[in-house]
Amino acid sequence: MSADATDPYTLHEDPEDGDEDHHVFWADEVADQIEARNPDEPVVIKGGISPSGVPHLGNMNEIMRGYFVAEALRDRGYEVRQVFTTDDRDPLRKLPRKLADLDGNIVDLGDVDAGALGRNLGKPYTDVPDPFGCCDSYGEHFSNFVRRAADQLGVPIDVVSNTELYEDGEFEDVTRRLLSDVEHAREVLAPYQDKVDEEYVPFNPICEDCGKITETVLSVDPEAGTVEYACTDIEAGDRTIEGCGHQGTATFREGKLPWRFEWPAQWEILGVDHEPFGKDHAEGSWPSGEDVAWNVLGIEPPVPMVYEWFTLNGDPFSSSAGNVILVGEVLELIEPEVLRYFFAKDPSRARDFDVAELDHLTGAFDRFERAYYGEPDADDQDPEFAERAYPDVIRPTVAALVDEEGVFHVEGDGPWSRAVVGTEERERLDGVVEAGFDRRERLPYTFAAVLGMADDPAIREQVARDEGHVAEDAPDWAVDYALARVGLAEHWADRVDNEFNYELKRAEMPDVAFDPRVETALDDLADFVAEGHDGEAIQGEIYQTARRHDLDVGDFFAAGYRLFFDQEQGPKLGPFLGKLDREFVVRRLRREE
RNA sequence: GGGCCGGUAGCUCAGUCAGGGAGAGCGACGGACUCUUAAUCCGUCGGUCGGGGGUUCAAAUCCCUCCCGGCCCGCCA
Repeated sequence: MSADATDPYTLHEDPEDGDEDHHVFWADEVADQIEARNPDEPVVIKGGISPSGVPHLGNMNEIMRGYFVAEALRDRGYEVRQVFTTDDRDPLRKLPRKLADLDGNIVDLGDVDAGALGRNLGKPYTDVPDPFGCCDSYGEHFSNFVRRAADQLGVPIDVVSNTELYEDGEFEDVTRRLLSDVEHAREVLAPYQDKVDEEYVPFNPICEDCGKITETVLSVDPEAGTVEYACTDIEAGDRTIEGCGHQGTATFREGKLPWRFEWPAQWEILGVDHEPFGKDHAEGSWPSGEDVAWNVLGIEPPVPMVYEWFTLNGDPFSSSAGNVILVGEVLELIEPEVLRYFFAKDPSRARDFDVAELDHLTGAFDRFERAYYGEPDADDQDPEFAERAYPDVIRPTVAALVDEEGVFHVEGDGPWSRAVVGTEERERLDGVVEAGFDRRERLPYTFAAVLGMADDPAIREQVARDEGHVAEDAPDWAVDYALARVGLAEHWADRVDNEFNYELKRAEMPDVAFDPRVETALDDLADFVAEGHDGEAIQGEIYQTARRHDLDVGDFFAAGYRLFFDQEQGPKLGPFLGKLDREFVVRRLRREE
C-alpha cells in the first residue's frame, strides 16, 4: 500500500505518466483511474455537503460531476451506485441568512421561525426543527431539497443521511478502531491540524441533557463502545455556543467523528471509489483524509477529482449576500439538458454561470446537439466531444419524453427529466436518442423570447413555422417540445429585464407625446389597419406612411413601439399588429386608450 | 508566503495534454427579402493569442520568468 500523497487535480496532465489514452471527455479520464483499481461492483461514487444555508447551483457539482463519471462507467458495463451524503449530524453552528423552501423559493431568516433555530444552535441538523415545518427536521428538509434537485436533473442518486448512518451503527466499527488507538490517530492528523494535542479525542458526543454536540471527551471505553464526556462550550467561528456542563456517557451511535476522520470513515463505510470535491478541500481535507485512509483506517482512498468553483453573474456564490440561484430557478429558464451540458464541460476550468447570457449557453448547447447529429451549423462544437458526451446529457430528457413503446409524449409543464436505471432501459433510450429524438426541433433562444409576447400557442407555432424554425413534417411532440422553450425564454427576459422583455401595454396607454406630423401619420395608419389588412401589408404600410409624411422611418417605428410596448424597439411591428384584435390596434394608434 | 484557475476579436469562449492553416457564437457594420427595427439569408470588419526570454525548421500550444484578475489555504464543514 502506498502512502504517497496523491495530487487530487486528477484532470491535470502529468507528463511523467505518459497518458496514451487521452479522452475528449474528462469523465473518461476519471473512469480510467477508477477502472485501474479493479473496483468491486457496484462502483460507488459519492458527493456530499453540509446542510448549512441554501443548496444552490454550485453545490450541484457534487452530484453532476459524479453523474458523468457514473455514466462513463456504466458505458463500460459497470454497475454504479451514486450516493450523496447530507452531512446532517453536523451541528448548526450559526443561523443561515437565507433559506430555501421545498419549492425552491429563497426566503430570509426573518420570514421563518428564527427563534426556533436560534434555540437549537449546536445541535445536529437532524435534531433542529424544520423552520418551514414541512419536514421532520432541518436536516431532512435539506435532504429532501437535494433529492428533488437531483430528480429534476434526472440523476439517479441515493441520498444518504449521515445521522442515519450513525444511528444505524454503521460508524461503530470504524469509531471503535479509531478510539482504540487514539494516539495513532492523533499522530497522523497532527501535522494537518494545530488543535490536535494530547487531549484530542476524535469523537464528539451529543449531550444527553441539552442535545448539543460537545468536544470534551473525558475517557474512552472501546470495548463497551462508550465515552464519558463533559458538555463544555464550543467555539463556532467568532462566537461561543455554551455547553450545559452536564457530564455523562454516550455510545458511539450518539455522537459524530470530526470531519477529518468522518470523511475517510464514510469512504470506508460506503466503499467509495470516487469522489469529486471543490478546491477548498484540495488543500485541506484531502491530504489529511488520504493519509488517514491509508495509515489509520487501512483503506484505499477514492479517486479524487477537484472541480473549480464557478461564479454566478461574475461573483462567487454567496447565500448571505443573496448571490445564489437554485436548480429549480434555473430550470424555469433553460431545459435540463442545457444545464447538464453546462456541467459536462471541463471541471478544471473556472467558469461563470451568467443568467443574462443564457441565450449563449443555450445556443452552444444547440450547436453541441447538432454536432452530435452531424447536422450543419454546429460550428465551434467539437464533434468528438459531442459524440461522446451528448447521450449522457440528453438521456434523462428522452427518458421523460418517450414511453416504452417508443412513443413521445410532451405533457404537463416540465422540466422533463427522468432518472434512467438499468442497463436495458439505457440501451433502449440510446436507441431512441440515435433514431427518434433526432427529429426534435429547437427554437433559437432569443427567438423564443420574442415569441413569448404572443400568448396564443397557435400564433407561436405559426410564427415559428413561418420563420422556418420548425420543419414542415416535424412530429407533434417535437413542435410541443420546441415551443416549451418559449415559456423558459419568456421567464428569462422577464428575470433579466433585457431587450427581449416585450410586454404589450394593453391595459393602459404609455405616456406618449408625439410631434403633430407623427400623430397625423399614426391616424393614417389607423385608417389603413381599420380597413382590414394582414400583417405583411401593415408592415409595408408603415414604411409608406412614414414616407408620405416625410418622417424618418426609424422614428416612426419608434413611435409605434412606444405606443404598444413603451420601448424604443421590439418585434417586427406589422405582423405583430396583424395578430392583435383590430379594434384595439386602431384605437391605440389613434391614441384613444 | 503556498496552491489552483484564467488572461485568444467589442463581449462570451473553443483551440493548449498529441507544436505546423488563428477559430466559433453573439455584437457591430454592409447588403437581400415591394418594407433599416424580432426572425431568415449573404457578406465585411475585427486579434502584438497578457509581457519578456528560451527550445525548435516551426510555439496560442513545450520550458523559464514576470505582470494582471479570480478563488482556495486557522477552526468548522
